[in-house]
Amino acid sequence: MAVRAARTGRPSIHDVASHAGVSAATVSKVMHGVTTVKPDNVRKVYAAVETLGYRADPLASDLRRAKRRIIGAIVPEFESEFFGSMITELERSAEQRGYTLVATSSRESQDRELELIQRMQDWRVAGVILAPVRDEHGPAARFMRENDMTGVLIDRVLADDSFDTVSADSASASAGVAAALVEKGHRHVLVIGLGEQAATVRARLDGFKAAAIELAPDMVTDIILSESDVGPLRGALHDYFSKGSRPTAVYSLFAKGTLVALSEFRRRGWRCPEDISLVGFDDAEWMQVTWPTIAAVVQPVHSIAEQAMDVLFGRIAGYGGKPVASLPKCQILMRESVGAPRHGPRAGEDS
Amino acid sequence: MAVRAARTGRPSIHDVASHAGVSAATVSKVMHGVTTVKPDNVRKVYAAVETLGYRADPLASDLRRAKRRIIGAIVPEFESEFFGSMITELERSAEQRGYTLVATSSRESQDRELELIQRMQDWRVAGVILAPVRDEHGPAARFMRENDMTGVLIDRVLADDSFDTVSADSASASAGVAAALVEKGHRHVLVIGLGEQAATVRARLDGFKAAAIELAPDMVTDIILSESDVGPLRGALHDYFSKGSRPTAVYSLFAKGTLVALSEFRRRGWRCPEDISLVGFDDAEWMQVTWPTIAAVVQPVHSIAEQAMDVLFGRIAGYGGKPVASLPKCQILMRESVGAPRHGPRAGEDS
DNA sequence: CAATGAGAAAAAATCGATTTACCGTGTTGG
DNA sequence: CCAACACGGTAAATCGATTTTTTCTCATTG
Repeated sequence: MAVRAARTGRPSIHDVASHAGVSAATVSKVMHGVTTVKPDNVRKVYAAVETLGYRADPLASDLRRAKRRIIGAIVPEFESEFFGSMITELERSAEQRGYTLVATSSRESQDRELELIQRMQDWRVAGVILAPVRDEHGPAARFMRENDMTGVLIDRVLADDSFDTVSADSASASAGVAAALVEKGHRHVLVIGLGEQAATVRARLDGFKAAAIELAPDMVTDIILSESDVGPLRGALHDYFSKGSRPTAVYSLFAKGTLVALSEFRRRGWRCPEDISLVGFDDAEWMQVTWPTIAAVVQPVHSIAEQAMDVLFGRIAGYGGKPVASLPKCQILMRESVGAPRHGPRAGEDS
Repeated sequence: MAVRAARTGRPSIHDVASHAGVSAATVSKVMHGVTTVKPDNVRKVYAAVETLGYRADPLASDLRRAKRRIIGAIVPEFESEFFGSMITELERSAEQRGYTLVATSSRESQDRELELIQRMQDWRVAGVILAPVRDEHGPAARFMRENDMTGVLIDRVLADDSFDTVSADSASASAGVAAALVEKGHRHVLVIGLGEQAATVRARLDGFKAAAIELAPDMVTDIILSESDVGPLRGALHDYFSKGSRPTAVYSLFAKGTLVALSEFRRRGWRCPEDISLVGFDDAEWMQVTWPTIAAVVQPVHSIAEQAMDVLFGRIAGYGGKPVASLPKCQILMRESVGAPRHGPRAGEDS
């Protein structure tokens, strides 16, 4: 008779072994489908597993293993739809390959990001998916490089020659936005962004400007880049309008900026798109049910996650070769918040 | 000279030990601040730790330990602001106590929820925070009870005599909504909800009805409860209005319902709040920047997380006693989407 | 002076798996 | 006929920590 371990209350592999009258090694083999075990023993082991309700302890098994079956994920925040669904996709993909995803949030802090990547190394995870706070040159990324951890950088990154990267093709998406705005007749657009997200913000900006000038040489593009937080951006946006600037459209390079812009419109009593048009990076569920529906650039979350995991597991499997840079395409949803410009929003009001 | 382990490339406690000229046990003691180590050895150990860059492997240390310093969390989805910030708070709280939070999503599936809770037990986590898909009677909760895992149920749960529970006081919040609507002059309200979230939906519904009848005996409350998914709700809502029902306000008992209602309004070209008022459970960032701003019941995410973790760690520390049920209060933000009713929305249009 | 005890550290057991080394037995080939 | 080899298994080593047990060294005491 097997005796269940007293300490944890759960049967160990040795309990199964003695119950089945074989050694622990044999049990391990059966559990892994090794074919060199006599059918009779296989049956006995399965029977013992069944009656004892045995399930392997992943910690113990990973300890002995060279590579742990854990993938770490670090994202800047859990609160947004974008990173929420990103984690969902990453989790799904990891589990599909028999790994466990441990998701953490850097809370938009580079210090914390560094701590987290270190903790990931403490855990000796098989690989890491890092969505850096700022870009591929942050402290966490450096740590990864110095300790050559296997990992893939996503989202706020550009192609890099020491990391595999996957991020939405924001440049071409921005070009698409520019094309759409030009086509509607806009010739004066304000672009807002967060400066600290240097990597992608520049790509998005350049993509927009290049396409705009190409398609409409007379296009005027104003730019407001706030350094770190949305607070300053809010202020800068307010000042910008208060000085009398009257673009016919606003293009926000990141999700929160869209909210900031909307909030500023509301404060001034401007109607969208009658008084001013709006497009933003990142789609959200609410954008298609409010008045007006908000035009948005939809990032290919599923593709980003899938490709990142593909590359990551390739590296885990030992595949060498140069870093790859993947740029899945975005989709642009031109909704009601974008219209043809009038002569400009009525001027004169100020708060 | 100490030799770094060849396999992982990282120094183990034995490397530190031999480098410092002491035993592994002594290193362990120093790392845990045990005071019975000679100052001289303490110094040597610290020096070795420093030069080797030693950091303990949490898996190895947890394996030996009775209780692992891991807290499992299971939520129905990662995509919403509510659960996103819930995870953020839980993670913060766990780390503050030296534990690691492993967050997972049941993706609104009870089957998966069961799988996840089993996996948590495989990991032998110290405790679990479970936000069940439906209520405290699901398969995951049963599994927890049967294997007496230590854990706390949150959000979609009522007080229970076999579990500690923490959830927003939806009944009193609903009463507050009723009071506000009555005060504005509403006498015909439609309440929409998801039937499968039996636990809290009933509490929210009853809280509303009781307060409504108490404050305005002539109040007419219509109710649409969809079984499982938002799809059927969308249809039911459409049918309801198509039959000519004209409540002056809609109260949605859950976040997605608010979007569904808005979307139906939009489809019919109804203005909010001129034609119909709207309040919903759960606040979101966008609700205060759109037209109109959407009134919402704000759940005390921080309190829920904090209280749940307090109770959980109490249990982990071995505190016995009866299950506790915590009901932190909600806040009601009455915004522009709620106005005084006219004679009712203009009738006659139908899609 | 031998016995006792305290203090500190080393040695060994442990956690629960995987992996390696080795051991019979029977078969095959040179 | 004996070495080589495949087969099926088991014992033991291992992963990297913690915890228990043992050992050793002094200092104290009857």
